[in-house]
Amino acid sequence: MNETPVASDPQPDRGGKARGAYHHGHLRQALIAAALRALEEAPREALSLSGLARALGVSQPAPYRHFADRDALLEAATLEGFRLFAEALDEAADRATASTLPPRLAEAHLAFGLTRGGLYRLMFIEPAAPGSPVAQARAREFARLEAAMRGMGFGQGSRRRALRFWAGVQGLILASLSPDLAEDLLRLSPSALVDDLVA
Amino acid sequence: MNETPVASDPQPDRGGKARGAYHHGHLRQALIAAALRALEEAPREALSLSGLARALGVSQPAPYRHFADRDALLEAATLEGFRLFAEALDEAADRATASTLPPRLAEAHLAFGLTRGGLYRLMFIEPAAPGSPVAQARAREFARLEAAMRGMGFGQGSRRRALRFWAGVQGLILASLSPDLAEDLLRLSPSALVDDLVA
DNA sequence: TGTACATCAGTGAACGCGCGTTCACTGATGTAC
DNA sequence: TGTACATCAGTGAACGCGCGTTCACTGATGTAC
Repeated sequence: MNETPVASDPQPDRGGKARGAYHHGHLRQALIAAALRALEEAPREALSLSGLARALGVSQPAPYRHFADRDALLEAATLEGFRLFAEALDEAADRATASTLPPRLAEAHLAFGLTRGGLYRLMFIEPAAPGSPVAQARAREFARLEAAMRGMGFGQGSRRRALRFWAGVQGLILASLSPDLAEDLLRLSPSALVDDLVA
Repeated sequence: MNETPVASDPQPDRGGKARGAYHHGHLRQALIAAALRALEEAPREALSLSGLARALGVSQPAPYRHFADRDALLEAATLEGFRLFAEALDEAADRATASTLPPRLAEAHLAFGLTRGGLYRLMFIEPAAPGSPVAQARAREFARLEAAMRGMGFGQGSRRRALRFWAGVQGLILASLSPDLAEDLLRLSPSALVDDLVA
């Protein structure tokens, strides 16, 4: 009957809302989804509650039914980002052996960051309060990487190796936001980039 | 008699301006200097004309005597940043031979970026219009690095080597903006980091 | 050396804007009996 | 099955804020004669 209402955009754009036009129905998920969409390219903090509400055809104060304030929505979107990220990396890990794990992780990490620059920034670059859910998620992902390095046979050097990898990946992703370098980067084959990262 | 008025902050803060209290005297340089100072840590685009004017004890519209608009001031500050950057790298180059040039450049690059995160971002990460002075300055610095790599004996591979280095440095600098990673990064000896970058 | 005047570099007041947020409200939904 | 009512999820209007920017102004400076 109806299309599945799970995190897909609830309505193209113009022209009314999902249900009785008064109750949106699943505004909370729609807001998060819209935020993720906006963060795909949003060069900076151009993400406003008003803007999201407008995009969803809903009144300005509506989001406050679901989130205490702007930061709460941003945090929810960031955590959803980590969910997607973990999903992508788990999938990559399933297709790898212990020795090919780091390059597979690198590919998945790069692919995620390159297609969702704004979100990636929120997840890994913007300052996060120590102990906050975002900080914890970061630590978790770093631990995963370090474990992969250990599994590849670098014992003591694993942490340093992981940091270097981390820095390299973030550099590639962030550099890709400046258009001139991006061109050059993408002209290099992705596998060459990955080789460099895990070398 | 008076302290030298060149790009040092013209007055502590409170309590009046440099000259007759009406004419500031060298507001243009003072604005750029204040912007650079504000950008040392400013996590994001918290840099406002009003804020700078306030910090300098001058009225809000005063900056418009010297800059067409906010972006013009930002660009001026960014270009001043490139001047400082080039200065630091030139100095490092003077102390190096052809074969030790890349690590010396890496050290200087890292030191600059780690102490002036916000400015570095403006210089190298934020999108710049193609052909703009900022984009040109970026290209110039990249060319310098590539030349250094060529001088070290990587022929064809120089460009790729330079890109990898570039990504690594930017990653380290940007990762350092998230406090948890920064700790770990700085615990590693700087020379180890540099070794990794030019390995 | 002294005066007239153009020009420069500031000022205070005001504007419009978009934002985050609060308020009192109202329409829709779900539950108890 | 039908009604009364609590609760949920929206609305429109309004606020205060800081910002970028414009305007007509005025005090200070420098130059021509």
